[in-house]
Amino acid sequence: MVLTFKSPVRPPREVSMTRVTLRDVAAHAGVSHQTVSNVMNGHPSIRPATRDRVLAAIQALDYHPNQAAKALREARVTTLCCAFYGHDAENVDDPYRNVVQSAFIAEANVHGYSMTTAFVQDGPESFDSLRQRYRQGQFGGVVVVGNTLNAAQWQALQGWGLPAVLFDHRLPDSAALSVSSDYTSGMHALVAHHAAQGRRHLALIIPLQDAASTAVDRREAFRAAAAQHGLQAHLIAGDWSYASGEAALHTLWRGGNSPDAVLGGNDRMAAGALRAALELGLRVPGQVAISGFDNFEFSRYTHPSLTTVNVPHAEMARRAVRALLARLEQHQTPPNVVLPASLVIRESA
Amino acid sequence: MVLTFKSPVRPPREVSMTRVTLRDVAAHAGVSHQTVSNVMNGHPSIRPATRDRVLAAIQALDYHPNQAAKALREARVTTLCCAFYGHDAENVDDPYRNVVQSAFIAEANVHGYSMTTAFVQDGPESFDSLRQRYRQGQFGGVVVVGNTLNAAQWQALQGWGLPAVLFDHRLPDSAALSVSSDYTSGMHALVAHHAAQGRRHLALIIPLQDAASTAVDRREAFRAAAAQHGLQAHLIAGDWSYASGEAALHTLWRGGNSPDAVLGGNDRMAAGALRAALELGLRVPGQVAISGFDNFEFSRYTHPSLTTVNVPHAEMARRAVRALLARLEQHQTPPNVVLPASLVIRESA
DNA sequence: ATGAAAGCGCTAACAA
DNA sequence: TTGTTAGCGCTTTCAT
Repeated sequence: MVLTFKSPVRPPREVSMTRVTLRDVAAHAGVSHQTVSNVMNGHPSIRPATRDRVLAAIQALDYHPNQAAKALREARVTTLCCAFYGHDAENVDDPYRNVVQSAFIAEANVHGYSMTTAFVQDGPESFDSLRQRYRQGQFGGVVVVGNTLNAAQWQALQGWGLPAVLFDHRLPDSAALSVSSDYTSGMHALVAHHAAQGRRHLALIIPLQDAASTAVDRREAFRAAAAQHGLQAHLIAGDWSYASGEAALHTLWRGGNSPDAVLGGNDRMAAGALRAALELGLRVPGQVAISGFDNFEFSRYTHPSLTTVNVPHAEMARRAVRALLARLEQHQTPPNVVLPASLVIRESA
Repeated sequence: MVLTFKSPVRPPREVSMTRVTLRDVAAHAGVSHQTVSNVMNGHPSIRPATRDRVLAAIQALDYHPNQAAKALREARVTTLCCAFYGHDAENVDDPYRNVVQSAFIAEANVHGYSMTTAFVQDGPESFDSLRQRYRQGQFGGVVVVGNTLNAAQWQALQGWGLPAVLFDHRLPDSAALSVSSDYTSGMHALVAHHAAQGRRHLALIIPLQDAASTAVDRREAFRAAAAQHGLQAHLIAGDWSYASGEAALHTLWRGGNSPDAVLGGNDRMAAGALRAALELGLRVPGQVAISGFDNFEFSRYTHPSLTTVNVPHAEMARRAVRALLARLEQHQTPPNVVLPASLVIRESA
């Protein structure tokens, strides 16, 4: 275990700010500081006259209660954390992270909390820095994003006493409080749509080894749904990137026996496959249908626009924050949340 | 990577965390609590033996200094704020906000600060809530995003004593410390490229009334550059949205005298225009060139991919944070930053 | 080199 | 109903 005794960066210097305190207000209103505190916190049993005098003083002095003092005294923080596990902070373009992070922040703000962000790299040292920040009182609970988190790591979080919610990921036996989306149903609806359009041979571009539930669910549902509809099903490797989608389509067409529908495991790979197909002169969806998965904004901008499966990322994020707050504020364990993932039919399939 | 997670030094217990304080460590090490404080802060003049004993106690008790107490005592705060002025918190898909916000957060974290986010609506009430949060000690400085901020509002921020940096926006006479990008040069390069490709009649889709420097710079540079190259130049209204780009192209082609190059004022409008052009059966770039502005990730995903102007949003964001920290920590006023915006030639123009 | 005292701004508990 | 006292955990100042 590595403890940081000295901050690696230079500590901020003092910022000059005229601080108006409870006592200043009290003096101005001719009451004790406790009375001011009571007024601030809406305590009962304050004479209206006193109350008015205090409020006037607060106005006059432009008083604002110091949050650090409050936090220290009440031993609680109004900050949450979203921890991106295994994500790269530098990869600023990733729409998944951006959408989800923005929604976390907005929802936390709605409830009067602020949201800080941590990027946790693969490795115990980085994982431990999350614990340090928690123990230092930098946040009171965490939403963990990162579908490679395993049961042992979840247990570690629990061991720290850190209230946590797992986002877009499930653990076996519902070991963790989680908010996820029903990729299985989404994939079934998508395959059914391809079948209804007369497609007979489907290929899914997706990481083949990835053990994350986001990948596993899609792979297994794809196979099951294809079997159910009596369709030929084919998996081909991709790594979630645009380029891997392009490459996969070229690979598919290099060998004979090309599919008549290509399913991108996410929108980016679908966009790559779409581009590759158009480059080959294929008519989409005439000769080959192409579909995505995620429904990020850009899936409307391709030509043809992408048929895809909507994953309600923002709503999931909001639910995750609410679940965390339920644990934190009401000390209750809310049920796991699974939101539907629904088919969005556009032009490409 | 398989990791073993050490169980916490103290066994898992109730969610209520008993805090280990300086005094606990002091007692364990048989010294006074200030000695522990001195060790923590790397003070000189500590006997190695004492120091080791203290470190051992810190390890043994898993001590982490309380940030709230530190902040209270030192009257400083290690949180910054990025304030999105006139942005909608609900609009979670906006790549501009997402990219910029992510970069702010990442850069702040690099320097040991956390970053909170505020959405400031148009109106004095919302603007004042920013001041409240500052006065409550929720953050020590702000990066203001929102190119409708005027000089009076900037002056208000200054009046509060709130250290601020203006992002992607300039005020007349360099009234504000700002970080922006050279849209003028970017637009000149783009127009020169269109001219070099033999285009003679250019149309720019852009808000016609918008007084923000982001819009004004692009409009004026477009006119100047087109004149310089002896090109026919034409402005047509758009509101930065995908749909408005589509509509603008249809409008252009409904009247006769269609341009041979359409410049989207941003990538989204360009994508909309591109789609509309393809719908009309136009060959791009054969019959009409289409270009964007921003170089967001999806501009690589269209077919043909978008020629555009790269705006270094993430780098701008990093610079803004660093400029703010220079003000905060070194009490110096760094110079305004203007980063280059460079042409990215792809397939569409 | 180390310890004691004071107090940052706030709230909880009790006293008046 | 209001005021007084006592800290929350930390750092600064000053004494030892």
